[in-house]
Amino acid sequence: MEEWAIFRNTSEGREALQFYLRKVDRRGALSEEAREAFLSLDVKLQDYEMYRQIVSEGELTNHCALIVSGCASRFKTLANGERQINSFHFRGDMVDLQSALMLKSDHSIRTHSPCRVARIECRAVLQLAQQFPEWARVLWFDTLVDAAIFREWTLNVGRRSAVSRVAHLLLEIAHRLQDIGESDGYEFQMPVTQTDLADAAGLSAVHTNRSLQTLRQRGLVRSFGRTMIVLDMPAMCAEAGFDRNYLYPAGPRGLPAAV
Amino acid sequence: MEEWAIFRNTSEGREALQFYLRKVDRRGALSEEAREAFLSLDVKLQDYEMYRQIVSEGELTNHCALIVSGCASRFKTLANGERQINSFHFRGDMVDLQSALMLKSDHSIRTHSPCRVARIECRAVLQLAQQFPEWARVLWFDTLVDAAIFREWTLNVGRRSAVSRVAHLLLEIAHRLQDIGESDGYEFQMPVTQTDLADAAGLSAVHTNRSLQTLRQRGLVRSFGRTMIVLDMPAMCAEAGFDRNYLYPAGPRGLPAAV
DNA sequence: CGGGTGCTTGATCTCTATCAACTGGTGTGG
DNA sequence: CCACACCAGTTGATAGAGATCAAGCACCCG
Repeated sequence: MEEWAIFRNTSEGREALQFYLRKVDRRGALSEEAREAFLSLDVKLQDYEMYRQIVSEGELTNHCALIVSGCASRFKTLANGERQINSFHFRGDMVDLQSALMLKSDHSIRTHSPCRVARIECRAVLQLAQQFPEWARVLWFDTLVDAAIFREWTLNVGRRSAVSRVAHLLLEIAHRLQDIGESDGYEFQMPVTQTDLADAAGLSAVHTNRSLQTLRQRGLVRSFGRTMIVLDMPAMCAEAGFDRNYLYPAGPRGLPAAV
Repeated sequence: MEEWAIFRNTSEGREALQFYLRKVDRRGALSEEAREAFLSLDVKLQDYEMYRQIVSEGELTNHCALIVSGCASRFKTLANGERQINSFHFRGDMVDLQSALMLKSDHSIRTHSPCRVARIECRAVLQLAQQFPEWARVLWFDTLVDAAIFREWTLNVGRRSAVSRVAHLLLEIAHRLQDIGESDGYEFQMPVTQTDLADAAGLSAVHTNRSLQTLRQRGLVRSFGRTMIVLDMPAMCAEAGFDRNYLYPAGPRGLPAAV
């Protein structure tokens, strides 16, 4: 069993919630009242080792999970054990927001590093949405952003070549890490192994490795150990067909007169 | 230009909205007041011919689109014109719900048959969510169901064999058509061409055709013209790795005491 | 009747998977 | 401190899945 502790309105709990608040606040400012209501939610902080499942497919859920540190992924598996990763998640991501409304999870969530997770009761999230239409809008919008990412990933695995897929994933990771201040957009520490990258790209691990080599040989990236550096950003974006808009859609739309 | 007409609270407009109301009402009953508020929304009915774009990628949106009749798909395209379909939509689907909050569309929507579409102003949808927390929950949940379908599709194109992919798509279509009373779950009229099916499966049209032939030869399906019949449902589900739960997730969770 | 579209088939080629082995780093226990 | 196991990354050889190219057929519709 993992270690965990409950923080009721403590500074550590608030700090965890701040990561999410900061992210959604960038999309459109929340009222002071709404911010405070969110920050006073009760959270349960929980630490996971590397490669532990936070949520398992088919599981009944009571809590939403917010990543405080580390990297996690959402994935589904085939009967034969093959795995498809649907998204990567980092600090500030509400990785299991859907549990607020869905009784059962249709997919699993697993850590790719030691992770600290803040769990919030579904009921508390629902009450927040009930009390504050602006929170309802923010949470719904967050789900829409997730959906946009899933669509882009389907395009990635369905229609792009192996090299393009890998390039696309690298660029998404670069942006996501830049968002949380862990990259300048060019250089970053790979948060996952090549095997995991393969499960995200819908490729075999061997071919993912060779696709990475192609990117290196063509001078688009450089890497040593876990360090990855994008050397030629325009060429990478061209190769990947990458357009960052899907990560940062404009919105949420506000009500013109009312709010 | 397409023909269209505005219906303010008329019987024809209400009838169009009923299709969506019926669908979401099955997931959890709405209050009479909430139902009525929805049904009195202003809608603009619009008729499209086959293969017309309802929404184009990058477009600024003002309206949500609800399918009243026909079949449409959401898709994204690569620079070289290759297309990946993300989902199919039928009567009663709010195909462009995301426009309520997102200012721009990240993907396109296209008809696969003559379609009647009901357009609702974004502002009206947002007001509904603002006024009725139960509507906010219903719309958010609908988005979550969409997201679950996208995840399943990513798994489909990323990790399944060609035959399995095609089988999976056929089964999803069978279920969706059964939902709206246009199939008994076994026999249905194919709503899209094999070329479109290929774009949904992440395959070439030729290989999609051969995959269908494999399903026929193995006695899993029979088809003539547009008619498709699932002959061996257990074998089809096994081949596709199909589990209908992703289409019908349990929820939305209600508030225990409050509502 | 002609042209378009969707479905089908055959031949060939390319891309990606699979299998197997080897390297180097890391951690562990004797 | 060394032997060992383990894992991520890498390489080579081979097999197989699916793409591509090209052509023909059937059907519908003007």
